[in-house]
Amino acid sequence: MARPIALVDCNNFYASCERLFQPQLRGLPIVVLSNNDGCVIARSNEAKALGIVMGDPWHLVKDRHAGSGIVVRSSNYTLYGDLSARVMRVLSDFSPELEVYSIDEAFLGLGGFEGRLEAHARQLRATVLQWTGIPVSVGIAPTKTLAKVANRTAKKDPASGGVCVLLTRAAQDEALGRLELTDLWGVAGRMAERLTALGIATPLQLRDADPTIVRRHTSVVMERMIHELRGTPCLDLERHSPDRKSIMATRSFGRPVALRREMEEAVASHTARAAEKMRRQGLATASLIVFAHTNRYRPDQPQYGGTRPVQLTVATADTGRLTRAAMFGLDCIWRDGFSYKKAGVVFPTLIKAGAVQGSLFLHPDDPRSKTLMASIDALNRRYGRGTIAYGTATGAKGWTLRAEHLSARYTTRWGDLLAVR
DNA sequence: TCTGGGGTCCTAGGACCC
DNA sequence: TCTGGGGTCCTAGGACCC
Repeated sequence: MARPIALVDCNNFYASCERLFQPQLRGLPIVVLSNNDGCVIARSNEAKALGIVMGDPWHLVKDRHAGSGIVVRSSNYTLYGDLSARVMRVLSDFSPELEVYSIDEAFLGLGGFEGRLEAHARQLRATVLQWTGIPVSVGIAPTKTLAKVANRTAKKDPASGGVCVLLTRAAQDEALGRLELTDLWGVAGRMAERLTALGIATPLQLRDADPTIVRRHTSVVMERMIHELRGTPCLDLERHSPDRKSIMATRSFGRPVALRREMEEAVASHTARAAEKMRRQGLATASLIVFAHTNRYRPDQPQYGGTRPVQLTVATADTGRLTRAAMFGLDCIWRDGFSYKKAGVVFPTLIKAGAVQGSLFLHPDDPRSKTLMASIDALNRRYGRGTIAYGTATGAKGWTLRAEHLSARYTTRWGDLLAVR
């Protein structure tokens, strides 16, 4: 059996944070609003009981629930981020394997705790509450997807005391039997419709469906989901959060904008914010994208959406330098033009200085392959992971070596660029 | 009048390269 | 010797998550 995984989720996180420093809010319905106070993005249990839904426009909720004593807060992400970090620090005491999944959720690997999982989880829960004031729920299962199910059960079932363990098939059957497709992590309306059209209408039916057929009609994501529901892990814990692949700064205007000048100012200020975030994360980029669209809630009015990618030439030049420097570390010579790949034929020739990309084919049995792979590993250690990527091409008889250049969609570390200047 | 913001992954198709 | 076909990249769209 796979090692147990716990999903720890903070209950009504933003609302709990607001309540933390104002205990007089206990027992009252609280809602937290998005930027511009546009939408409801968090609710206390009391607010949920009033029927207020996630994403509800506040101006409608306000009218509908006038006089019901709802407490309203604008969101305060600095506060939430700080409290989140405290919760995660406490969690790290309960397992060496911690994946911070979102601001209010974390997966924990619990290998080695078999036999005392429930006690461990209850202690975790009590400790987080005592040290941070934030209530959490804990779901434990052999896979992430089932841990999500367990967590949901822990939240919904008052008798659980906030902890649910789903290690046996019987327990999993019972929990899954109470859910709908869209309760599963990774299934929303569209996918549920497609599955239903295939004759799969419940989580249990999905688990017991033929993965190959489901994949053919949907995608590899659902195939993985089936295995996860059966207790075979397809999604690993990611203990080190990888670099961001994109960074955004977007805002609704809250009212129609008609002046070009006003739009320009907004673009400039959003760009500056995105760049700040990027630098804070130690990243750089080769391109940026500006987009804008009209109010999609007014289909009666003419609609427009525009996107403009911008290539940054400075970063591109640095890319060339990075590639060149990396290439110089390889003991290879460029051979221009085209070569056939034939079984057993070795093309040990590669690289034109300054070229952004090239290919190399080596027969797997050729001892030079090993040397080459070792030198690539060394380069990647020196210049950063991903500087050069390689792998076995599908159906090919040799290795394919690809010099990683910065594609428009990816960012890279400043340090990598600086290292080769 | 007022309807969030920030992300990820997958697929398909076409252009392009050698 | 070798001009078909393996492979990559880009774009757009779709779907999902918190």
